[in-house]
Amino acid sequence: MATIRDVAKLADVSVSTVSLALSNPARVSPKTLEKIRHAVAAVGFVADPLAQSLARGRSRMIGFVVGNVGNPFFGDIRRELENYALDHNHFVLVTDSSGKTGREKAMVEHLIGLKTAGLALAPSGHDQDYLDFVAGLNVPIVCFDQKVAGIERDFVGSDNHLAGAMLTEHLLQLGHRRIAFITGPSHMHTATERYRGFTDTMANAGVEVNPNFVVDGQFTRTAGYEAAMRLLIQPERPTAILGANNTVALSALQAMQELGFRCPEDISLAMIDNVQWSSVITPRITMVVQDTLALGGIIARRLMHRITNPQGAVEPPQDFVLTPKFVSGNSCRRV
Amino acid sequence: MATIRDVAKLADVSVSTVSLALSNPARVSPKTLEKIRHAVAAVGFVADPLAQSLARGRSRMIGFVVGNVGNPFFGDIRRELENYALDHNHFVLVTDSSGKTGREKAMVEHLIGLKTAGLALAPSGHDQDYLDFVAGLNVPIVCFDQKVAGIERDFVGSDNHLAGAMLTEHLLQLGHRRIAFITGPSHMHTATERYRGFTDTMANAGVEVNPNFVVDGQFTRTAGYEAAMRLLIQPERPTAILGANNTVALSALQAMQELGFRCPEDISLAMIDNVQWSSVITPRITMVVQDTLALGGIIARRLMHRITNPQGAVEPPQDFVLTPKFVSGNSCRRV
DNA sequence: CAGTTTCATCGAACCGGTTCGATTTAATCA
DNA sequence: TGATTAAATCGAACCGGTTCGATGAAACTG
Repeated sequence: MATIRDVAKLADVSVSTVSLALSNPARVSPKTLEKIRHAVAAVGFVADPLAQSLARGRSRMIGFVVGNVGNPFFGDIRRELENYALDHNHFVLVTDSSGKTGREKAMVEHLIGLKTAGLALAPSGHDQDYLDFVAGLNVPIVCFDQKVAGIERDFVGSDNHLAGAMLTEHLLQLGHRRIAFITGPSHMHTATERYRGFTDTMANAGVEVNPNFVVDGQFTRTAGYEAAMRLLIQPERPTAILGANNTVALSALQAMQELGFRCPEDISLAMIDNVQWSSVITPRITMVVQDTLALGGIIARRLMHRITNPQGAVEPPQDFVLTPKFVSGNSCRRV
Repeated sequence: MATIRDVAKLADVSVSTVSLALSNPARVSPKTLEKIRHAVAAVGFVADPLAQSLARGRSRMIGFVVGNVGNPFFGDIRRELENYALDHNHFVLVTDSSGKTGREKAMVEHLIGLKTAGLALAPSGHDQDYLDFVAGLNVPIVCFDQKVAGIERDFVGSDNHLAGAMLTEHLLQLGHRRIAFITGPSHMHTATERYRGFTDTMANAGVEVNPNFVVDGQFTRTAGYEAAMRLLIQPERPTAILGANNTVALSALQAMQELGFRCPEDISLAMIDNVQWSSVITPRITMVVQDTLALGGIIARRLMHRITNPQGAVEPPQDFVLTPKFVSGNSCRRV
């Protein structure tokens, strides 16, 4: 590996001049610049990113921290961020916390140790400890997906209240009254907002929500499955089930299939968030999806803005909330 | 951030002694060690990984390079590797090349620049240029998924010939003779092996393969969809379709649904590799799946072995080929 | 007890860049 | 043309660790 000193020797200039020429060519005379360029090419010099980061106290890497990279929602966002970052000469490191706050902390700390230029973070925690932790991080951070009260950072996400409301409204329009809702964890903003969207819309329509029709699916497969089972074994069953996310909704579909209920003939189903291969799942589920590409684009732009602009770091945090989109399927029937 | 010099000052010893104490406590006298430990705790010292890597010429990071982190196949492997690495005090950096060889190269080069201790690589290329590139990388590497002729590295994967053969045999047993096969890219070892498994089994059974029944799906959604369409519009249609991977098979299912063919009543379908939520896809597809957890475990162990063992680096490359598993669904009917 | 080992510790060089004040060179002005 | 200013280049310190030969003290040998 050729070092900057090899280049300096060959070009017959000082090391500092080479460094200057590489980072700010305009401040070097044309003929020295030429010499240096030749030398760089001759020895095949490539700057060592580690040494650079150590000296600068900052690297060209961006940390992407989510709970599940396998989720297509995060996948789309990651791709957008990656493309944008690459165009701006930055490099994305992906980490997966498996939704565990402890692991997320460790990973973030490691990324900080690597002197990452910035972080795109889907927060997994919510308690005071976590808030302090995030507040103490001294790098540009754009949070997304989960709006956490108390985190003073840029946030990019969707209008989850609206998402819940849209599907509820749709089911009401189709004549459903006995609508069940499978919720997510109560400490998650997306979960509570979606649920509020449901209850508010029901209240507006003057339809009472049967407390037995609200079950907790934790946004996980196992809890979602059990929650759905609890719904389905009731003597008075709901005519429609609304899943607060893709996982619990599909778990419910599985439960329905196993118990022999047909969808939508026996029970209608709707969900928030898309899933891979939704087009070959029978029935095609009616859903509200987030504009992942737009979200990813905003996250990328906002983060790079903060990173590259000297004054970007001190701009007050800002929220970007996008409107989700209704995608009609054939999992909801008129009653 | 406290540095090692702060610790040295407080403990009233030299910097080199602190460094020694931290990396090899046994070589330091008990009482100095105690002093140093106190000082470390007092100033809250944590070694800067960047500085460490620079000085050592090697980091504690492992690069994980695949074409699509969202693919559950890679996801499972990543998780296994991550768990194992974490237990051994290493950290996994995940990168996604989107299947583009150029991007993969850039990412690998970046990881090498970061002085990663090792690489788990799902190769995306196959030409001489690529072979030279991989051969030139001077770090422990374990390749997986795609066996590339000419890469002299450890390889971990499944018996793809067998995978193709198992499903073909299954369809033959059910009485199918007009079996179609949707292939993957001809330069991919997995694709050709699976196809060979198909043709060999057909030949053994004395059943001729209709050339019109072999179409190229490129392992992608669009090509897979088109390929399936080509199969389905033929006057003499196949009675069963075998998809060389999950993507082309599900694309075929979609095509069938759109053209009004029922599966398995009209056409049977089988595929290689699992997909998320396969249990709620109707019909449940009969498939052959790879043991991703085992694959991940082997990759992790092999890589860490090469990394941590001084002589591990020179051990000759080895192939680990696992037997895939048959998972029965209800997408294949007897004819 | 002198002579040789062993052990603990230290100092300095090093990894490969960046940065900034100082110095030399070139350009501008009176 | 000499004085002033701007531009180009350089040297040395620095980022925060590691490594290795040198040094001095303690332990062992005969």
